[in-house]
Amino acid sequence: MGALPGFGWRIGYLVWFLLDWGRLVSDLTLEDIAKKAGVSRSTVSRVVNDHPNVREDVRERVKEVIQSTGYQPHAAARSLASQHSWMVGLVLPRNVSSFFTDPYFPRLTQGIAQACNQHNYTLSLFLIGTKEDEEKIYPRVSRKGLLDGVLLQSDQIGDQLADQLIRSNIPLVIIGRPFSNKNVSYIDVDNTNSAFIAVSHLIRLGYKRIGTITGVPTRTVSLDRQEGYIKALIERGRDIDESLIVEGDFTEAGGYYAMQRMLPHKPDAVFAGSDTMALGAMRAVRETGLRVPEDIAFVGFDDLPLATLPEPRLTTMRQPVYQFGIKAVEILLDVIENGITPPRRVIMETELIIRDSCGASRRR
Amino acid sequence: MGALPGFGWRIGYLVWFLLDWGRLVSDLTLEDIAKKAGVSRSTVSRVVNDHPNVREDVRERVKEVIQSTGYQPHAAARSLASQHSWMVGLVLPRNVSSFFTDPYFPRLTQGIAQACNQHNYTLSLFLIGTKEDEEKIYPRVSRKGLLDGVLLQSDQIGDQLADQLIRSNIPLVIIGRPFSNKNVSYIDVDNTNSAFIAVSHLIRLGYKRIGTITGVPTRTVSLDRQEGYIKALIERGRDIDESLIVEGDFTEAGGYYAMQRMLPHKPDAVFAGSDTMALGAMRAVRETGLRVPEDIAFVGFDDLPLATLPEPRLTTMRQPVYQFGIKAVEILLDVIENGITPPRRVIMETELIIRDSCGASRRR
DNA sequence: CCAAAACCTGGAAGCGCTCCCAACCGCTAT
DNA sequence: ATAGCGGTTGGGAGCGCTTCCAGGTTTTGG
Repeated sequence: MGALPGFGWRIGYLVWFLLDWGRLVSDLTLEDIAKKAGVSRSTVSRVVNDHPNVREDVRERVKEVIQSTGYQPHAAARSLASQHSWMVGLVLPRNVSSFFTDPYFPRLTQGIAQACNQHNYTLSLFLIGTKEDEEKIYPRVSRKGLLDGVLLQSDQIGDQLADQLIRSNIPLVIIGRPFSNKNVSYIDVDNTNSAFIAVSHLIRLGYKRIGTITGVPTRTVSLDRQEGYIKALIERGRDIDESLIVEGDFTEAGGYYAMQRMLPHKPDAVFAGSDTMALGAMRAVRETGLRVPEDIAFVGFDDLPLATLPEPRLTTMRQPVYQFGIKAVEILLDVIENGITPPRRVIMETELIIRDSCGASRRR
Repeated sequence: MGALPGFGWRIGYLVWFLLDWGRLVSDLTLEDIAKKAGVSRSTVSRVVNDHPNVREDVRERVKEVIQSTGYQPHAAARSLASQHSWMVGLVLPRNVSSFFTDPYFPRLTQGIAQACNQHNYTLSLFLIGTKEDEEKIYPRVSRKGLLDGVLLQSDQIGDQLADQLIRSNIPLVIIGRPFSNKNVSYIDVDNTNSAFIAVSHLIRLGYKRIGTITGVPTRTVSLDRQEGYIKALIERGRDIDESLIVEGDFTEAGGYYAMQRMLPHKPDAVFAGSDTMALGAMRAVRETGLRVPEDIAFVGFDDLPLATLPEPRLTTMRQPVYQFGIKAVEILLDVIENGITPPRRVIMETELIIRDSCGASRRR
């Protein structure tokens, strides 16, 4: 360039020309629209943002220009000037390896995405895959000027990210019951009580040796459901047989192996901490030649679509997962738009769906 | 305010003070860092962006200040100035109602998210839920200054969004084979050939009446796999029996009902267009008292984790779904960073995984 | 030892928008 | 006629960053 200043200048001019041409074709700015409509930048901005105090005919005229040019405000510029990005983040933790195994997360994500669409927010997805991701996640999520708020699936014990986000003061809603009962908004079902109901149902049907397959012990959801199981037994004066409490990991395979471990202890009914595990467990039962529910009855948790498919159809606690997502977004947006309020706790309703696997129809 | 100008002024002052205090605590700007480090804004910017041409001791000093203050550049400001957002969008279409039924999409999403993490891009997720979403999606995705590029799952026939995005000139990679063979980059497996191989495998095992359960006919993936099925039969001089070609919809239930329709026509083997459908179909077979693979053999497509679980374990075409996601991101970033190049087509390898459901071990 | 080249640094002009403020308009009420 | 009042409008100062450019400093080679 230095050697050919004239040439460099020409190149520069050409580039300018191309850029400018590009701008005219598709990258119009507020200023351009203003010029075309014969008003000022401010007025166009008011029209775009539906402010009152614009004369009706002016508003029409500007809207027409916007229509005909296909003008769209520049997202980054708007974010910078307004300090508001209209984006929320969804963070799903690492040990949700079940992300693609258990339909729970896709379903949740769908609800969240749906609500974001409705409210015209953009959803960013942060899936933590590796250990390194986990270390870099906080700066990424909390980066200034990126997100207006974050949804965090977190019922892990000792979740550092949750702590960091709480301290960072970014609007936050946690999905699931956080382990240390901090000053956060969260949304969950009453897992303990739901499990209580499920197990009580089995007791009422007359089963004597009721086992449970729990989730990973590092999540409150597992703990809570196990607690509900124990409470239900104790309330009816039953003893707790530790050999009937086995650990799964919320996967089909986990349920399968857990059941294999439980079988020698002769359960006559099982409360599984998730439908996916129930399915695995029933497979294990079937393989030994025993029948569900005649020999071993089952109650699951979630009410996934696939719970209704196999024979016998699964009796299960229905969680409104999709509504979960919707509601979580609504709470978050409320916090974003109306400022920090006392933390909300929303507990959503569950419902026992009685089908075949619990043997209810057979026993009465 | 007008009535109490003095008060208004004081409020203003207070607000200024609070804002400024907030800034000092957590919302530092480049300028602040520059001041603290005794250099100019430009120099700090260079350090942050790893530009060369900064003296080593200066770089160190600035980095220290950044470390100790926890400074983070403002995402929106950076995007505005650099015309680069470091965000990519993933758009999943509406008729992927199977999003939460078929683990394919979660798995794909995971791969994509993983790659985004690796390259320090932020992923935005656009799930199209309703008809209205579909209408509003294009402006949302193409909004200026929001995304650097988009990944679109699109093998739907007549996908308008694909057309619009192609015309918009935003860097784009399509996941799946687009129906009208446009000038786009896309990534897919060779569905036709893969199906050909799967069906040839059944033929080789000696089955005479081989049926197929197809996906929805509005997606190229269904068409391609069906075509492979037909080609394989024709190549071996078999007749095509239309009653053995039934339509599913990529869901378990769809496979189940499809199989019920096919059963009266006495197939002795079935190639299912997806593992999920194969599972449903095998359930239908089991219910009639027939056995897999003794009475009817099965080959699926996808190699989902759950394909290995039930007895008999499913013989299937393995697709590298996760790698799909990774690769798609890599192509997209290449387009983003190196400008428009001739469209890339990447066809990924599949692999026939022989297990029990095809009866291979039994027949030889 | 000096000129040229290479390297470093700060200033300033944006990126495209929001929003405050002052000015202006056409009325009504005095 | 004129002050006063909403409603409406344009100008301008940012938002926090990147990047070009010019000037200053150091290094290099003859």
